[in-house]
Amino acid sequence: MTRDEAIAKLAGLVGQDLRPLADTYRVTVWKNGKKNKGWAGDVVERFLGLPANPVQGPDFGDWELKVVPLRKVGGRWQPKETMAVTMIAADNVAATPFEHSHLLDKLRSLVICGRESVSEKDDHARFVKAAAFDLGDGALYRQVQDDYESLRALIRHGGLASVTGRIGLLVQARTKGPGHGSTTRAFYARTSLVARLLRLES
DNA sequence: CTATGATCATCC
DNA sequence: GGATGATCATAG
Repeated sequence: MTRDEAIAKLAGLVGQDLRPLADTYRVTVWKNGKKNKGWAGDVVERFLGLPANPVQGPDFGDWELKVVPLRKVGGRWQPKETMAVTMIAADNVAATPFEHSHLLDKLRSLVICGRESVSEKDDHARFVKAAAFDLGDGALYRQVQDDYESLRALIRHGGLASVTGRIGLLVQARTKGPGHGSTTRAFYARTSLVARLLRLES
C-alpha cells in the first residue's frame, strides 16, 4: 500500500470511535486491570491491513505509521504527549551519522494520525485526523539533526547511561521498554515537534 | 529478552 | 501543568 492510499483510507476513519474497532479487530485494551498502551496504534494498523510485527523499520516499506493522543485546548487540538519514534541501540547510534540513522528513516516519511483522548479509561476515542509528513531538508531537518548529533556525542563519550530526557529541542531520548529497571532508551518527538508533524497550527 | 505499538505516574 | 523516567500488552 502506498502512503497516498493509506491517507485516503484513513480519511474514512475520521470521526469514528476507535474503541469498538478494538473489539472487532480483537485488540486488547484492558487486561487484569492494566492497559495496553498501544491499543489505538494497533487498531489503526489492523484497519490498514498490517499484521502486528516488531521489526525495527518502516511499517509499510517506505513510510511509517504513528498515532498520537490529542486534547482539545481552547477550541484547537494539541498533542497530549510526546511520541516514541524508535529504539536507541547505543553502538548503532554512536557509529551512525544522522543521514543514515533509524531516526531519520522513521521521520523522513510518515503518516501521522491524531485521536482524541478523553480519559485514561479510553471509553471512546474518536479518530481526529491523518496527515502525511516529510521532514524535507530545511530548518526542521537541521534542528532534528542537531538534537541527534548532541545525543550521539553524549553516547560516545559517556555511554547510554549518561543520556537523560533533558537533551534535545525537538527530539529527546528517554527510557522505554518492559519496565522494571530497564535501561533501554528510545527517541521521542517532543510535543512541539508532534504539533508540527500533524500540522495542528494554522 | 527486546523489538513493536505507545501512555502512565511522578517529580519538579 | 509540563517534562522525565517507568511501565503495559503482544509478537518473534
